[in-house]
Amino acid sequence: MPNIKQIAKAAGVSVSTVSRVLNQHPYVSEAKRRAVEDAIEHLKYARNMNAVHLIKGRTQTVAVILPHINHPYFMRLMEGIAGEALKYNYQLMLCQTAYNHDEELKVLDMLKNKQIDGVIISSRSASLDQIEPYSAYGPILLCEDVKDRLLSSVYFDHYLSFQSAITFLWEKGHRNIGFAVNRLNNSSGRKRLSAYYDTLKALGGSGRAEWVLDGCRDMKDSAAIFPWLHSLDERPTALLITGDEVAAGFLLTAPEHGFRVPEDIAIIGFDNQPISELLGITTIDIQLNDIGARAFAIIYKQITNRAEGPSVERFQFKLIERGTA
Amino acid sequence: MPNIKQIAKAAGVSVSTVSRVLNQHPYVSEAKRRAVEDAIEHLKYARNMNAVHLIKGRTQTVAVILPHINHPYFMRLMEGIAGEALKYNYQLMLCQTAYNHDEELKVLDMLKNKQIDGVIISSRSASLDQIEPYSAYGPILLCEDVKDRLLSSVYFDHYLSFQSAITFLWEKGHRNIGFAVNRLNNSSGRKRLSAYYDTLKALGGSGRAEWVLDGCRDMKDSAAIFPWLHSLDERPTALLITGDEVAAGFLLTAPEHGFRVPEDIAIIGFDNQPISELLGITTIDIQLNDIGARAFAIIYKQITNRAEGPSVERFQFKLIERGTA
DNA sequence: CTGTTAGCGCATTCAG
DNA sequence: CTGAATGCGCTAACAG
Repeated sequence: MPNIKQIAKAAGVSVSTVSRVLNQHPYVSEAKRRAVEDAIEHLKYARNMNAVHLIKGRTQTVAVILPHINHPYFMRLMEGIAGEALKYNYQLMLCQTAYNHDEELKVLDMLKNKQIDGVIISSRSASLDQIEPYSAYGPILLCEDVKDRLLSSVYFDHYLSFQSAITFLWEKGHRNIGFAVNRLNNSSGRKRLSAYYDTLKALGGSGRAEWVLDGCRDMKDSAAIFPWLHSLDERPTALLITGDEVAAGFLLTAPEHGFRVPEDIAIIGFDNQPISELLGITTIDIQLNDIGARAFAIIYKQITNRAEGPSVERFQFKLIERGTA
Repeated sequence: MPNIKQIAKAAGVSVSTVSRVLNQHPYVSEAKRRAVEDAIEHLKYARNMNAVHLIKGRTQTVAVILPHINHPYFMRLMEGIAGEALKYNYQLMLCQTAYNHDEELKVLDMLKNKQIDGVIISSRSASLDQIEPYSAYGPILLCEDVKDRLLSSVYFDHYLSFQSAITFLWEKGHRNIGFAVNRLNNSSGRKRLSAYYDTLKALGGSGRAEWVLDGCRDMKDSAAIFPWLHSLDERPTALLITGDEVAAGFLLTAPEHGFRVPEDIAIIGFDNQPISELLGITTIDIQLNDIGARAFAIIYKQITNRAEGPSVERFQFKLIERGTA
């Protein structure tokens, strides 16, 4: 593995000239440029990027924190991020944290340690107070509403989307409304819960703790909904189900559990994944790809322009009425 | 941002002592260790990992090349890889290449440039002859059968799995068998095609070019199958569909196109994704998570033990009979 | 147990 | 246009 010095010697020039051609600087005579390029070719030279990173203080890499890889929600987001990163020739570090608090902080430590230039947090378990100090080391962006912090944010409003879905059901005549959620104990989960109670109250109805089911993440988790429904004295007539996969699982297995959708129970999914279109599930469209793309674009801007402060962007959602509610 | 030198000064020791406590070396007096730790804490020192990477020639990072992020096949694989990487405290670079040849080579260049310690290629467009030379710079593993090369490999045999699925259908009485595939023009696609013709011939039947449909990647692509079927003079009575999502899409929309499954047309999916269980799709189980985990484990072994040569592992598959064939 | 020293490979002033 | 010299921050002999 030759280094820049040996190339310089082979080409009969100085290391700075080699560095100049490596970095496409102007002001290098055509003759020397040729000599250097030949030497590089013959000696099979490859630049050691770690030295470049050390000297530049940048790595052209952004880390993405996400709890689970194998979940359509996060993958659509990731795809949006990756598409944008490609434009700027940035690399992505994929950090699966399973909502493990320590793993999240490890990633932030990589920022501190200059291994990465920025961090995108799709969902988290650590507190904002723990995260915010790391912004001293590089830009951090969260996919949730973050107010008055040194953190950027691209999100759509879970509160409003829940409000809108509940209102929709209410207007359809439903009074007993419940919901099944991936995770209650995080930023979006808590927002959804308040929206649930607030909205129903405002409409003159009320939410009930026993009509809230936690822990529905993927298609298979939908199986848990049925025993839960059967265990209730009074059942909801409509269900919000965060995640179209869960909603799809519910819809597909409902008949064998004695439920007709929407006659016995109406459902609204979330994310407008392909399967919801296929099955005709009423859902809420959030532009996940776009959110991901903006997330990266913002982080990138902050990286390249250090004066740039954190910025916050909210995305719109849209209820798509199909057949299940 | 203090560096190791300033910590040394603040603690009243030499840089090597600081380095020793940083790297948990033995042979440091308790008193000095304390002093160093205090200085680190007070000055908020963080090690610059780029310097460490430069000097060690390693980055504790492996890149994964995959064509599409948002696809369950690759995500299950990725999840397996990530789970194993976590054990060894390795980071993963996610490189979405969309089967773009140049993007693939860019990742291999990162290996050459010492940005990463190894590469896992889940699927590719570049030729093995292009890839193999890069093995001089670090271990490379492909998720396909690679013979007699300086490349590692963890795979399951697409040829055999196709053979087995076709034989299964044949024994069920099917004589007109077709298949719909994600991508014909890559390693697995070509293997499947030969298996298709070979197996049917061996059984005394024959395959037909017009019974092969390319470009079915996700659930929505299943829509293309119906017009294709309708366009055929003589139709297959059974279909292999690589990818359970596509099979699911087909199954769910078949009624509205006038097909009953399996009466009018039998189908076999691939990958044993959750949705195939839910819908009762006959499928081929390949242990994607395990393949991913082994892929990383092998790469890791090669990284840490440079004497270790490339190794090849084949995984078993299993046909799971459910209701669609 | 500890400090001195010599690089790791490269980019970049600063003179020429 | 070009080269010499300096340093990015750290690790690892080596000598005590």
